[in-house]
Amino acid sequence: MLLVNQIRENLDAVLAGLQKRNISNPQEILDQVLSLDDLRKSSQSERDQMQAEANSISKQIGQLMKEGQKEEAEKAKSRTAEIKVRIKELEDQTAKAEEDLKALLYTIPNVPHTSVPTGKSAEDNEVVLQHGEIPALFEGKLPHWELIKKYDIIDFDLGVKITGAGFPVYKGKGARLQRALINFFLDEALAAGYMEVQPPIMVNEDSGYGTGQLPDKEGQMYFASADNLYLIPTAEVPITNLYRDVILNEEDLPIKNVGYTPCFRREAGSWGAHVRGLNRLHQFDKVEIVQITHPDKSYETLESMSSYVQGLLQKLDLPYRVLRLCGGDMGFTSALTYDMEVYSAAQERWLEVSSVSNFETYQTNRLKLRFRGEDKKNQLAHSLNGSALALPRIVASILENNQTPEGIMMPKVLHPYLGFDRI
RNA sequence: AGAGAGUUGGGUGAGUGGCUGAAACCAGCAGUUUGCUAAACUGUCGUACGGGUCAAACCGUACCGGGGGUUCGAAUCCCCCACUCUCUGCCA
Repeated sequence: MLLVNQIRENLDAVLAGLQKRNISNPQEILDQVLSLDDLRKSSQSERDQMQAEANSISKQIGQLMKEGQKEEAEKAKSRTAEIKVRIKELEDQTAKAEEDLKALLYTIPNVPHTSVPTGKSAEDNEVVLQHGEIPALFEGKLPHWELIKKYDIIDFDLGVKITGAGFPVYKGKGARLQRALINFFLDEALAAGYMEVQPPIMVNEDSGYGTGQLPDKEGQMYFASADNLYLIPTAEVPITNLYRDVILNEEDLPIKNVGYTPCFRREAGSWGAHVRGLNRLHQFDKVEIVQITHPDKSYETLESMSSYVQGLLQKLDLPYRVLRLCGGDMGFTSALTYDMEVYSAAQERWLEVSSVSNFETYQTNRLKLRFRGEDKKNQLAHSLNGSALALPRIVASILENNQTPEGIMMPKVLHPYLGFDRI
């Protein structure tokens, strides 16, 4: 969430940012934040003064008791009684102000970076670049949901039988392609200096709040009520939360982690015709990269993460484009997001396969993820993450783009991982 | 799942209701000594909020798993919850 001081000191910039988010009454919201914060400060300050007085009287009482001056002590006790009533009032007032402030801050999205285009929807995203040839396919090309049946490599019906819609079963070369991609992505990340982690794929409530899935996107996650645990929608949640409540040394930055996990998304109410096949699933595999950086380095890092992801797509020989998301399409917690989309030749559509974002201090504020600077002061680090990559749409695109009458040709970089060169 | 024990600062670990934000030791940081290394010695060494300052120093308050209670006063007493460990059971 945003820092109150950040709002206070950059009121105009924050206001402009929230307008870019198409929020209806930002001025009103920010005024409310500041007045709640003022109330919080003044009531706590008064409480502290009263408490200081009470503490000092208590000490005197102790002294008086020791000296056997019982009457004096009793007199002092009655004075603290009055103070305590007032303290209670002030504490309630402070707690209320804090609670209201927090609830309000939870509803405010991150302030977009100045380079974020204005706009309302995906239509308004800016195409930064496009790379690779869009393949001209032969007559009779098939969308991937036909291809997987033809070659019997991914089975949706079987998934329905054992679980439900959106939980496909990968079989034979389909399963091996999944495994090859995961290993390829992990190896590439290792070579780029990331440390591999295998986090739990269920997380507690604190973790959900830490990265911003809660309270905003409660319905997105599967929830195991018996144990109060959420299935992760992305490895971003457990990996970033590794550093919750941590004070790093400046020389430890940047932290670079990569992890492969299955991801689970309920996607309630967003099922439709354009999400056939692998385009949208309840369970899918993803390799995620996460970085924790010095605030001065985060945008440089964002660019390098974007280049890194593009490098993967180039190695897989998939045509792609890079979008800079507009204010209306960007995630709640992000300050700047690049989406990478691959072209899926039979569907004749661009499919999002990666989203690389800089959250600045939005997450680290909630996480209390700080580092000790050279001046020995603690300050919030910046957090970033990106998919590198999400598997299903990569698979869809590989299958569709590389289909030939002789079978589906696998990208060269995967051959050593696959043990075969075509399906 | 049953029984028991426990949760204190970066770590180990003291702590009798007021003198404890918290002993001691280790690690860390700064310095002294010193051919080098090692060792020794001295000092320093939590976080947050508020005030204060150009910035510090400094001052107030809170925090000893979380929440509530008793008390003039709680790390210390009481209640609830969470978690950890040990034994038993189950199990990849």
